[in-house]
Amino acid sequence: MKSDKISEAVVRRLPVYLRFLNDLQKREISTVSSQELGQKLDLNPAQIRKDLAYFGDFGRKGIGYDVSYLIEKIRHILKLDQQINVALVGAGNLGHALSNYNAYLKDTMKITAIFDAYEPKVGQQINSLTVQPMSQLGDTIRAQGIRIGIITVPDSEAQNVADILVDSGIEAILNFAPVILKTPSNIRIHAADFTTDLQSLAYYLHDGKDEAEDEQQ
Amino acid sequence: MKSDKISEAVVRRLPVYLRFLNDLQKREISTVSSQELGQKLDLNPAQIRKDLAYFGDFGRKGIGYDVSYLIEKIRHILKLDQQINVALVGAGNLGHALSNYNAYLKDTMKITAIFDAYEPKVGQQINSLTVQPMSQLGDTIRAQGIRIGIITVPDSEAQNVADILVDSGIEAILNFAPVILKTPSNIRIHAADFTTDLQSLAYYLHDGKDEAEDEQQ
DNA sequence: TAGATTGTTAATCGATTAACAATC
DNA sequence: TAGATTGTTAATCGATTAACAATC
Repeated sequence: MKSDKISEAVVRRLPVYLRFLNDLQKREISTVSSQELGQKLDLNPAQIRKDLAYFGDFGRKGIGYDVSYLIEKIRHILKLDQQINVALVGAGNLGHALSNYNAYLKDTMKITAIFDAYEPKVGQQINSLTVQPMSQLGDTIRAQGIRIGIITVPDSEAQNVADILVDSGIEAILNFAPVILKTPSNIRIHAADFTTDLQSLAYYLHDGKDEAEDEQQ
Repeated sequence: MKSDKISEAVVRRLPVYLRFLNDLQKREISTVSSQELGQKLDLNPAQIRKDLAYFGDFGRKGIGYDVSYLIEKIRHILKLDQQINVALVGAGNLGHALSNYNAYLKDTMKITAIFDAYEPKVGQQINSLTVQPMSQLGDTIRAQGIRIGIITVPDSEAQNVADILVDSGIEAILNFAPVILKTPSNIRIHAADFTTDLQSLAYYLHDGKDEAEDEQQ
């Protein structure tokens, strides 16, 4: 296939494929079919083939997909074959936790700067990074070529921080604050809001006997 | 309208509505139209009206929606009008961060127990909760009527923890580990995987000049 | 009454799944 | 060759949006 505009649903599945392929590689499995992938990832095999076919002919009929080759291709599609620097704004507990994932993200993505507005936090060491004052944000982003920002500040500051990130030339934002950020349309925003997740989970709790039952299938 | 099976997309928007309505209430705004909601939340007004109409006739023609009334209704739909106890498994940095949200979740949802498999962690105090050993999990879940589990353990333990949670009678899981959990179909699972989020964000970074451009619109 | 806004039906759009020829 | 599995087209399914009568 190749080309066409790719839907967000497709893009969001690519990292899931990648994760599992990495796993297969670690286990020294060199080939995998869409069928096997589908089974392990709870997805329809046709969907997986279609997703991959948007980007090229990566498989071999009768055989399946070569694990190493597919990893390489997906990494390229996701731009994970180059280093992407990430800035973390908000050195609270959550920011702290996320900065630990540096090891996991490996070479490809990396939090390379941490900022906080709160005076006493500035200068603290978090996993070998020094917390910088907000006034440094623009300079550091430009100096380090940082392209993605993670927002872990309190709700009330999130929009303000987003504005500053955008002004500093950031291209995408991962927002942990439970607010809808307003930014120019060329800035990509993903909401990573754990309270929304939890609250929608509650909907699916089994009802007590006193409730109309909505959820048989 | 009322009834029909409600899609997950709808359910996931309800907490977003709720959050904004709470905001309006704080600002003492008593009425809101689907138009205003749509504008602030970046959603189509017709979609908002349709979402709400699945659950009842909450608005008034020519007027809009009464903020307090709609809050009450959505809280009921999401079962946030009763206390829901939550267990957190994994007292690492991320678990630590999440436990702070107790204040935010208020009365309705509450992390009431924290567990960790690592001996030295057991007994530690985290925000007035004592970290319990995994062996206590079943007993505590049953004793406290805990219905939702949050998994913040390392990848390799996540499935094991999920199994234990399911055995202990949990109904829903919020999973922060980047793995696909296998559970019975009556258990609701939401993936809250920050690495997947970040990696899919990278796709949307603007290409360098050396790349075929996929992303004009 | 005139203006605003809902609830709902119909139209559109997009995403998932089935099916199958091509081919390893 | 027979069996397996891709890439892709067509069919299905579902979600979003437009439009409008009802009505505050």
